[in-house]
Order: sequence, then C-alpha cells, then structure tokens
Amino acid sequence: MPPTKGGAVGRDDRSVTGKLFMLLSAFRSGRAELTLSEIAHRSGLAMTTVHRLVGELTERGVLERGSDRRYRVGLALFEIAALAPRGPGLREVALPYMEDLYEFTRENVQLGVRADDEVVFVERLAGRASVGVRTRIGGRFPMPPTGVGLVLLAHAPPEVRQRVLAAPLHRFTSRTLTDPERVRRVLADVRRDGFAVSDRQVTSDALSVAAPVFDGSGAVVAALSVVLRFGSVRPSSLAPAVRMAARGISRALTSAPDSIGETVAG
Amino acid sequence: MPPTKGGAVGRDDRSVTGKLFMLLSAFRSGRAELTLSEIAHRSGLAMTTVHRLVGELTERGVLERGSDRRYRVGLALFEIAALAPRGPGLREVALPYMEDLYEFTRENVQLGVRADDEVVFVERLAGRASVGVRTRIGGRFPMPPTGVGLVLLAHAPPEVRQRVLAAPLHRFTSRTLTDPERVRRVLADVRRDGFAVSDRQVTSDALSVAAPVFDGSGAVVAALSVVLRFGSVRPSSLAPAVRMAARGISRALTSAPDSIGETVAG
DNA sequence: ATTCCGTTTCCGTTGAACGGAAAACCCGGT
DNA sequence: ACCGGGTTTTCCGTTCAACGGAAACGGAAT
Repeated sequence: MPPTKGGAVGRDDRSVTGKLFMLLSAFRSGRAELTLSEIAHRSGLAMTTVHRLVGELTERGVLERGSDRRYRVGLALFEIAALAPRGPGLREVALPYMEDLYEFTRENVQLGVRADDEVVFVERLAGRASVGVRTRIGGRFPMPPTGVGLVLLAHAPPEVRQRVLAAPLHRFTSRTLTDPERVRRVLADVRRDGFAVSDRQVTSDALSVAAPVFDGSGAVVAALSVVLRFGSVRPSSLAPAVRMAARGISRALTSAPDSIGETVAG
Repeated sequence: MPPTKGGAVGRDDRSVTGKLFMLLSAFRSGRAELTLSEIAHRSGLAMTTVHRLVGELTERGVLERGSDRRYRVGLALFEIAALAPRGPGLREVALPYMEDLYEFTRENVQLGVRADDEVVFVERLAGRASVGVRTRIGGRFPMPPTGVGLVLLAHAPPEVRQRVLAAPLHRFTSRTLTDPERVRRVLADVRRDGFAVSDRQVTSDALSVAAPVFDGSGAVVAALSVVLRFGSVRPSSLAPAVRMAARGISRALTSAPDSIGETVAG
C-alpha cells in the first residue's frame, strides 16, 4: 500500500470505519453544532446512513444531542482522545514548563506536534492580555509560516520537507515567505541556532519564537513557542527562555513512561 | 428506550460502530500502548477483526503505531475531540479564570462535568508544588467523594441522584461518606451554600472546595474546584475565591457562541 | 532446530449495512 | 387553522462489506 497522501481524506467511503470518520469530520469545518441533515450534507453520506450511525454514536456518548436537538461532539470521544500520547499525554508533562514560560512572558505559549505535513496545536496558554492568535487547540496549520512549524519542519524527515516545499506556500501577510529556497535557508538556520523566529508571517502584528522538544532518543517530537505582539521585545532575547522551557519538557519526557516518539511511516 | 445504564458499555457488539468503540475503549484501562493481540483481548473481539479495523484506523490517524510497533491513540481522534463543547470547548473559555485561581492559590485547580453518573475531568492546572491527585484529564470518577462531583450531583436531575445514592458508595478513606442519607444532607447544604467541601474523602491528605458553573439558561453545566493539602488553610476561606472564578466562567459562557448545556436524555 | 507468541493473508459464508421511498414531524408563513 | 418547506424517522428488500476460522508468516527466546 502506498503511503497515505498527506492529510487528505481517503476516498474509501465503502467501509463503515471510513464513513464514521467522515461523519465525525463533518464537525471539523465551521460550527460545532450540526443538524442531522447538515452532517449528511457535509459528510457526503446518505441521510438514512447518517441517521443510523449518528443514532448509535449518540447512544454511546460519542455524539451528544443538545436541547436544540442539534448534534455535537460528545464526551466519550474526549475521554478516549485524552489517552493520546502525542496529544493530552504530551500536554500533561509539558504543562508545568509552559506555565513557567507563561508567567515569565505573559504571552501566548503554544505547544505543537507534526501531523502529516502540518502542525497540530496540542496546547495553548493565553492570558487575557495576550495578542490574539489564529490557532486553535486541536487545529491544523501549515508549517512554514509558524514558529513551531518551522522547528518541526526543520527536524522533519527529508521527504516531508520535500513535499511541503514543493507545494505552493500559502501567503498570509506581505511578509510570509513563499520562496522554497528562502524557507530552506531559514530551516538550516533553525537547525544551527536551536530556535526559530517567525516574524509577522501569519498576522501582521504578531511574531513567535519557538524551540524544539526532544524525546529520550533525541528525536524532535514537538515544538514550544511564545507568540508576542510585534515590537514589544526583541525576538531573540526571548530565545533562551523558550529553549530552556523546551529543554525542561524534553528532560521530563525522557523519564516519562509512554513514548511520544515519531510514528512509523505508513 | 430507557436511559443508558450509567457508563456501562452497551452489549451490542454486533454493529461495526460498537466494535470500533470497544476497540478504542481498550486503551482506557491501563497502558496507553497496546499490541494488536492485547487490543483483541481487552476488547473481546476476534483477532482478524481487530487486525482489519486497527489497520483502517491507523491509515486514518485515529491510531498510531510507534517504532516499537505498538499501537496508541492517534492525533486524528484528538483533533475531532477538540471540538467537543463540553470538553475542550468549555475548557477554552474557562482557562483564564482557572489560571487566576491557580495563581491565587498555587494549588490544583480542576474543572469537571457530569457524564452519566460520574464526573469527567475536563481540565486541571497543577503546579509542581501542588498536592498529588488521583484524577486524570478525561478520566472518570464517582461523584459523591469529590468536590466537583458533589456540586454536580447536587444540581443533577433527581433520577441521577436517585441512582447514584441507591448504588453502594465506594469507600476511599476512613472519612468517605457511605451513608446515602448523610450524602443527601450534604447535597442540600451544597445547594444552599453555593459551594461544596470534600474533606479527605478521596485521599487522606487532600481536600477540595468546589463551586458550580452555570450556562446562559441558569443550569449547572460544570464545577470548578481547588484541591489542597489538609491543614494548609481553612477550606471555607477559599470558597469565595472559587465561587468568584466559577462565576466568571459562567458569565463568559453566557456570551459564548456554542451551547454547553445539558444533553437531552435518551 | 524448535517452540512460542504475535501478526498477517486467504477465502467462503452471512447478516449488518445500505439507501430509496414514504410517512411523520416540526415550524414559520398566511 | 391550514398550508408548504424542510427535517427527521420508520420501513423493508437487496447486496456487499464484514466476519472469523484456518493456516502461513515472522522473529525472538530456548
């Protein structure tokens, strides 16, 4: 079997597993509460099929039905997902260090891992005073324009870097790097310096400083970043703090029971 | 159909949905990383069936396979679960207030909701100095002995209270209340006072102070608590702070877009 | 070399899943 | 109150995905 094409939903809608996945994925884009027919429409499944599956999922608490009779993702899914080593598992050991960093900087502190060719944000601490960010926990984002993404991409397997840089790079602001060669040079710097800076590449008022998190085997399994308003401080002055916090997480991971390490490629 | 029996897994293992649910639930008890045959054994499904389903789930990222070839819960599940209004959704709006409470007390701050007849913990902030707790994010716990549980139970529908108090109450410590009538009186106090105190009922060195979180319609949708070492402070002196933080969350919920409210029964 | 345990492939059988059709329901409009 | 659009739910005959026993495969330990 060829490796799954990065992030794309398989067109295999024949198996029930596939259908369930499509069904649940309907909640990804847009609103968190959907009617039955909205689910059917977004998932591309037949009404009766959705009706049946949704009924069963609701019985099990994977979906819940509110007083408005709309469906939403239920707690049962949350309970199972809480066991994901690269999700909540990672978050668990990282949180104290993220708090330290947060209290030191009073800015958004983010933790992300790589999934396919994108970043998935696993945790974010944000005070009321922090600059607004476009990211959401559990949400995906392209790697090149973000701080965590740059770190993850810099340490990703070559074929991932290849794919990402071969695809057109989405421009978010006038400063977003869209030339693969420029990005490649930035990635080399990231590897050399041990941290990454993304300067107003996602929004024109924010920039982030990120550092790699290693597991016991020395592989980069996550990245930690601070997002701050442009102009508030010199980015590189924050690098030591971010690196130190990331190092703390790495150390904690080394002694953690469950491996967080890289997934074996498809 | 009668309301789903509290927390029990449906005996309906005929549908694929049910099998998938059982399969994933195998990760609940014990280790986070399982071999194929462990999954088969714990889920009670046939090897070949598990093999097929696990293969498909892995392709989709719902499960991941580590370098040790063991399976673990993957990020795809985390991504979808992140959309649960009563899980991460609730957490999102609650976090700033929880942080305030944490900085004020420097102790474990917990947020929980009711699922069936138990508490599910949705978030926990714990500093390195905080007293150890038996709870885990995404984990379940009986309601009566915990602070958040008492609050949730006190404001739960009568039939839930009935069921919970009819069942034998698990004794954790010598101080755990096991007499339904005593608990009933405590619950009345909780409703009257607007907060609950659980004094060394789970572990003999910790106690917790909890307060209810309301949604826009005035229903109790969650509970917030602080867990502290016994003897460090007088419990009731913390009540105002906990109540205030809970009130802050309630206010924020009222203006939140997605309803967190109670699930429609059955 | 042999055993043991976990994993994977093969394949004939069968019932769960499917989805069209139609009924029931829910609301807002008139 | 009645109608009309949308949504939800039930019904049921067809079919193909799911199933699982059996057997082959892999690799680590003895």
